[in-house]
This record gives sequence, structure tokens and C-alpha cells, in this order.
Amino acid sequence: MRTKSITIKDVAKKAGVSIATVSRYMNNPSSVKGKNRVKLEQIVKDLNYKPLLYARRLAGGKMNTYGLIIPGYEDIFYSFYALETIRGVAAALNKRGVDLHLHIAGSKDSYNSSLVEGIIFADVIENMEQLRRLARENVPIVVINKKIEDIDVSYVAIDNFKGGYDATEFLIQHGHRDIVHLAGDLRVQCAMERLEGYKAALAKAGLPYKEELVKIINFSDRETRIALEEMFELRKFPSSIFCCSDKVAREVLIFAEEKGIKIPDDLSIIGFDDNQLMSYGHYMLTTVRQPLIEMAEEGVKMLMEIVNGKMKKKCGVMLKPEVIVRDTVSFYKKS
Amino acid sequence: MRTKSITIKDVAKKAGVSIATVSRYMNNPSSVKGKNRVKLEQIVKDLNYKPLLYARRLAGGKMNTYGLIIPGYEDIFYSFYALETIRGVAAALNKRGVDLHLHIAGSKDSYNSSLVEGIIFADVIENMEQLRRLARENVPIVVINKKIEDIDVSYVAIDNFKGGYDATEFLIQHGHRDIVHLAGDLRVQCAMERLEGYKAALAKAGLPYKEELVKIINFSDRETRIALEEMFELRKFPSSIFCCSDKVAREVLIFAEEKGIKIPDDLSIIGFDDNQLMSYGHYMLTTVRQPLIEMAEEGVKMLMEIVNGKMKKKCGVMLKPEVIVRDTVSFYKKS
DNA sequence: CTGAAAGCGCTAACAC
DNA sequence: GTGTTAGCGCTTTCAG
Repeated sequence: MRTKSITIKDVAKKAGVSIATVSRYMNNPSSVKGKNRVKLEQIVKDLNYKPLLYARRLAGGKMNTYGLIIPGYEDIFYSFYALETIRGVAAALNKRGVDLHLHIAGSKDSYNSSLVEGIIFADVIENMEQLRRLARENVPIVVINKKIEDIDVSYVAIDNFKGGYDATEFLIQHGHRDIVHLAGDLRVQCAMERLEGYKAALAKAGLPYKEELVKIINFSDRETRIALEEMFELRKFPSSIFCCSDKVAREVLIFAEEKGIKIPDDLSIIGFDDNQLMSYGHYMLTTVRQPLIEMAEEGVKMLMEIVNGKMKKKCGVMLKPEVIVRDTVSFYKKS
Repeated sequence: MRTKSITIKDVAKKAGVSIATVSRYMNNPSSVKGKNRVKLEQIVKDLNYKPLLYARRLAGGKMNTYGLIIPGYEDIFYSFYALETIRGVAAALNKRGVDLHLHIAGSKDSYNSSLVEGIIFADVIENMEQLRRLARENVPIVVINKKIEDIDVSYVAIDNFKGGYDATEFLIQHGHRDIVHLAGDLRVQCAMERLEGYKAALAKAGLPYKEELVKIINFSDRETRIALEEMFELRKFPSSIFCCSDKVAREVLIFAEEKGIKIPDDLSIIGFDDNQLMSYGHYMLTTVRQPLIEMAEEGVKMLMEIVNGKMKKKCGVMLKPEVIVRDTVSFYKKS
């Protein structure tokens, strides 16, 4: 059984002062004077007294904990994006001495916000209603990795449209006209925006948009392979592929190796993420880097300002992705 | 300003019952009968009433949150081990509908356990005193990745001695007699045990232990490189290397590539971790897999039993690592 | 500067 | 089965 922890009363009794004085001392030592302070200093250390945060909170104090809510899609703990986000947020909070309360959103919106002072929403997919509810409850909130238009909530997102645009344009500049896009789940904002960027870059270059060149593979290795097999069987392999993630690009590389397709001579590939998983291998993958860590840092910074009342109105920040040129894209050669 | 949230009183008033009835309903709906229950069902949903967890806790209830404490060494968020642990614990808790309170231990033991019902300590390095303190406070605790002898606390660890032994023995079985060990920080239990396993395997095979073959490189790429350069300059390169982590092995592979050392013909390498970072590349790394995810799962399971009072006495579980045979170890060839 | 006292929202006896 | 009530440990007026 958990021993009764020492309380403010114990400290007060031992010091011969009232609990109010102890409370004041804990929250602002310099408000207690003379030998009372000296005594309290000593006793608090001796007893290793730590106020119960929930009691303090009930009486109106702080908990020093922020929440991070991530949508609970399948294999989330194997997703580069999710892990990188957790890492980024944890690091940003850690730097500020704040603890992290992690919640994976499920189907039933059970989240109880009473344990945190503010919440970072990492992406919002099926849990939009949850976001609405929490926003209604006036919990300080910052959404990261998604632009929020219709709710009065601050966000910091990445310009995925530009990412898709730049990746596609990069291929076009290398002479490719035959560009397949392996796209993610289009219900996910970033996947949709990357696709839009792809379309826009084609249009800009005066290239026709062909629906059959876009394969929705939902970020999945298995579906990627199916799509590749199909194109291969039908002898409809393109000269270049823009992949919605590096993990997908990896699957393409593996497939190419199996089939004896030369990279980048026979096929150019550009990924998305700059996942370190791909930074060492047969090929150095050309890709688009998203500043996920910076996004988390920025989000935490904003949230802290909101919690501390230093930011009153909604604010939206857009971060730019960047093409990382490595070895898997070459100039188009007519074969 | 955060709107006052709706409380048990609001619900009670609206339903025309006492707050005690509401409380009972929230904790055990079937204890409230007839139309009171029907009314409460409706009203709780309408108002979206959620009890404040800290108030509930203060009155003796549950928070449904477990803590995870990780020592705050440098670059922790880039460590395979730490990330894998966070992932494993988060997944195990998530499966059980419990939230995670993550704390990175700093130099000053500021952790306030009042927000959690139990704690997973992932490893214990410089925060041993913190563990002692929390154990003294009788918070339910399970330590993972470290054997705890002197405190009355349950643990689940990995048999790193066996891991080091098996890795070394594997090299010996392939005819190597000249085996360098790149060791981690020896203050970390797992690093020390792997080294002991290395020594034991040598002894078992009747090979002499030579101190100059062990390089303490502290899991660091930079120090690994320094050690390699030195061996290379002095023309003291061995026929095989046992690395304390896959990341270190990766650095060795990169170095070998630069110097034109053929893997595995000129040099055999075995790593430790089975880090997916290494599962795709020029070489398929032979390594020792640690069951980190299983360890986290087991730890959470044990903790939950302790919290629920189903386990009263200390218990220790050892998990076995396993050699994963791939392509970077070959039979020794006299050159 | 310090103490007394009134809650914060909830649970858990204890009555009825 | 349901209501009444006494706290849980802390902060915060309000006096002194």
C-alpha cells in the first residue's frame, strides 16, 4: 500500500507555522521572511516535501504538464512522422522543464484534459470532433502539421503543397515528362496537398495531368508493391517516381533492385521526409525534407505563450520543406 | 481564460439528484437505478461531463496514467534504445487504455509522482537516488533494462551478458581469434555486461583476454572513428569486431568502405540492437537482437499488476537476446 | 508578514 | 437505492 505522503500540514507543524505560510514559501520563497524561511528551507529539504500536484491544481495551481494527442492510426509506432513528432515535442518540452502527457486518440474521444495545462494536437484526422470539443472547453491548444481554418485555434504546419510542387518540378527540370506519383491516404491533409502540388507543377510546365499516373498507396509498403507490380507487368513503367514518403521510396528501390532496374539511369526516384532510415544504403535517396523537429519546437513555443497568456489571438505559421539533392534522380535519357 | 468546466454539481442539479448519486453513476452506472440512471445517461452525454481527474484523485480515485522516466543523457532523442523504449511502453499502455506521462530525468530529481499511479523506470544511470526515493515513497515501480539487486523493486531486463557472450562466441566459431570489442560507456550496466560476456566467451574458448583489444567508445560515432583510425594507422586492425551497438557497427562499415576494407572477407562485424536503420544497405548486418518491445510490454504488464494489487512481492524477469545471422561475418581466412 | 478559514470537485462512509 | 456530510491537500482571500 502506498504510504501516505507528507503533506503541507506535516511541514507546517514541524516548522511551527501555518500551512498558509508553507504554501507561500513553496510558491515564492522570498515572500516568507527571517528565520521562518530558513526553517522551511531546511525542513522541506529534510522531508523531501513535494506538493501533490493534483491537490494544488484543484486549488488553482499549475501542473507543469502539456498533453500531446496523436491520432491512433495503424502502426503509428512504426511511422517516421509520428515518432519524429513525439521526439520533437518531448525534446522541446524537456528543454523547458515541462513534462509530457501522451495520448493516442482512439475511436471514442475519452481524453480528459484535466491533467494538462495545454495540448499539442499532432495532426488531426478522425479526431476532428475531439479537437472541436477541447477548443470549446477553452483548453489552450496548438495544432501541428495541419492548417486549421474553421476553428479558432493556432497551428504550425508544413507547406506540403510546395513540397509536392518542388519535388515534381525537380523531376521536370531533369527532363522527366513521365512522372508517377505514389500518393498517401488522401484523407490525410499532407497527402492531398502533395498531390495538389504535383498537379500544379505539371500544369506550370504545360504537361497534362494523367489520372492513371497517380496511385493511391496509403503510405503502405504492401500497396506500393502491388502498384509497382501492376505497372511493371503492363510495361507501363515511368521514367521517374515521386513518392509520398521515404519509406515508400525504399520499397521502390527494393523492387527496382529485384527487377534489375538501374537507379537512377532507368528510373529516377524522389522521396519525402528525409528519413534517416534511408541515409545509408545502396543509394542516397533524393528527397524532400520536412522540418518536423522545428515544427514541434515552434508549436511548443506557441503553446507556452498561450498558456502564459502572452498570446491572445489565433496565429498560423507555415514552415517550408526543402529538396535534398542526392543520388537517385538523373537527367532523363531516352532509352 | 479557461471557462469553468462543468462539475458534478451541475449534473446533479440538472438531474435532480445528489452529487453522490452522480459520483456513483460515473464510477459504476449499474449502481444507480430506474429513471435516475436514464436521466443521468442523457445529461452526462449532453453536458459532455468528464470528472476532473485531479479532484477525483484527491478524493481517492484513479488517474489512469503511468509515468515513464528515462535518464536524460545527451542525444537521448537520437538513441535507438530510448526511442524504441518509448515506443514500446507507449504501445503497451495504449493497448490498455492508459495514458503516458513521460519524464526525462535531469540532474535535480524534480519528479513529482503525484500525477501517476505507477512508474516505469527505463534504465537507471545517474538517477539511482531518484529511484530509491520513489521506491521509499511506495509508488508502484517497475524497472526495465536493468537488474535491480539492492532495492525491493521489480524489474525486467535483458541478459546482456549472454548477448555479449553469444556474439563473441559466434565470431570464435567462425575461426576468429583476433576480436576487437568496441564497448559502450561502462557505467551503463548493459555495456559492462556485454563486455563481461565478451571476456567469458574468450575464456571459454581458451583465448587470452587482451586489454588493448577493448576500446571504450561510449556508443559514440566520433569516438568510434577515433579508435578505428588509431588501429588502422598502427596496422593493428583485427579480423573481427564486436560492436556494442548497430549504430557503432554502421560507423565501422562506413570506415571500412572508405579504406577499401572488404566486408566480410577482410573484416567480420557483428553489432547489437537489430536496429532497422541497418536492415537495408550495402550490407545486411549480422547482429544481436534485444527484445526491447517485449521488455516494455512485460514491464507494463507487471506494473499494472502491482498497481492493481495483484502482485505483492518483488519479481525479476530476464529476457534473452538472439544472434541474427546476416552477411557481415565470414569464416576467418588467413591473408 | 502571517494566520484563520473558505472553498476547489470529488469520493466514501454513514444514515435513512 | 439515495442523500448528507466530512474530508482529500492546497491556494487564496481577508484580517490582524
